[in-house]
Amino acid sequence: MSSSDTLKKVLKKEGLRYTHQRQAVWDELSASDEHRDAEEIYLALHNSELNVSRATVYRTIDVLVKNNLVRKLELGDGRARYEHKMDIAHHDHLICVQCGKIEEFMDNMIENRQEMIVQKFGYKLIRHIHQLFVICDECGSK
Amino acid sequence: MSSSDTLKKVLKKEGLRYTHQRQAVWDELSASDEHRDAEEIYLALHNSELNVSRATVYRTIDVLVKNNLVRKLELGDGRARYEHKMDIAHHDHLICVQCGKIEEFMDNMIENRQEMIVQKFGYKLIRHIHQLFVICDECGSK
DNA sequence: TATATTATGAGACTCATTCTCATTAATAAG
DNA sequence: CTTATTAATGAGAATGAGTCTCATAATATA
Repeated sequence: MSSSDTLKKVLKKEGLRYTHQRQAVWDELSASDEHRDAEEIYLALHNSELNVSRATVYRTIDVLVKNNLVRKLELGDGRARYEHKMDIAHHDHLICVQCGKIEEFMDNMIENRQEMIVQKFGYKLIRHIHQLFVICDECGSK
Repeated sequence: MSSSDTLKKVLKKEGLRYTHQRQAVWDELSASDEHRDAEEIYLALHNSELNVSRATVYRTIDVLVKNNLVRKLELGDGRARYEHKMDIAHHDHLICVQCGKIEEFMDNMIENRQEMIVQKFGYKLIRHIHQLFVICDECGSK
């Protein structure tokens, strides 16, 4: 399925129109595996020929996050980062507290324990945040 | 050790002065096991006889967090919550996405796996955030 | 193509948090 | 104990990510 088909399907489901701006935001997000903030997306589009406003960047990202095309990361520094979820398996993150580098990890045992813990409370797990703040090899060796 | 001794020790270590305002903020935080935001701390002090400014509340909390007397929780809603760590064992949190209730959990297997994951990367674990967003029993039964 | 409706952009606004700086309080020196 | 030195405080301004408003532009429908 092409990038525009994916987006069109989501917009249709939400009863929203297909626009150049929405496609541009989705293209920009799906083109990179970086963990970027809204301003970076805005500037990337701004520096190309397109002119998409900050408001539209935020509004579009909200739709994409809601529909599981994009994941929002809150690292506690006041700027949310975004990563696309096209063909990407679930994972959580390691973040270097010195250089900011972000790596990904996935551990089935942890995933299972989470479910067990929630069940023991009689609750229902909706989503989770699991972030390991580290000093990475490069920063540690300095 | 009394509440003021604990604080005095930390302030001394940091080369900071012992003041009424700093004691009041620490008293307020250490008196409750709730997960409160800075504004709640500010108002609690304001409603008693004391007059501690918002700036001082924030500044004092920073010192307490840095020195491990208080833990800062970022739940992704733009307001940090704080909990004191006096005689409190390590734990992580379950947060109900509907009513906002916060519960605590601790799982040694998860703690160990975290260390293993970080080691495999050759990194050093500094701290972690592990939050399970749930629908709690009360909200689920409605 | 005309009409109805939604989306966009520019900038105003919000709100938690941080900063500024004149004033006040705590410690050090005498 | 008093003064001098230095840090802490309070009031409110500033910041910055994100949201909202509303006139205009673009899309979908007839």
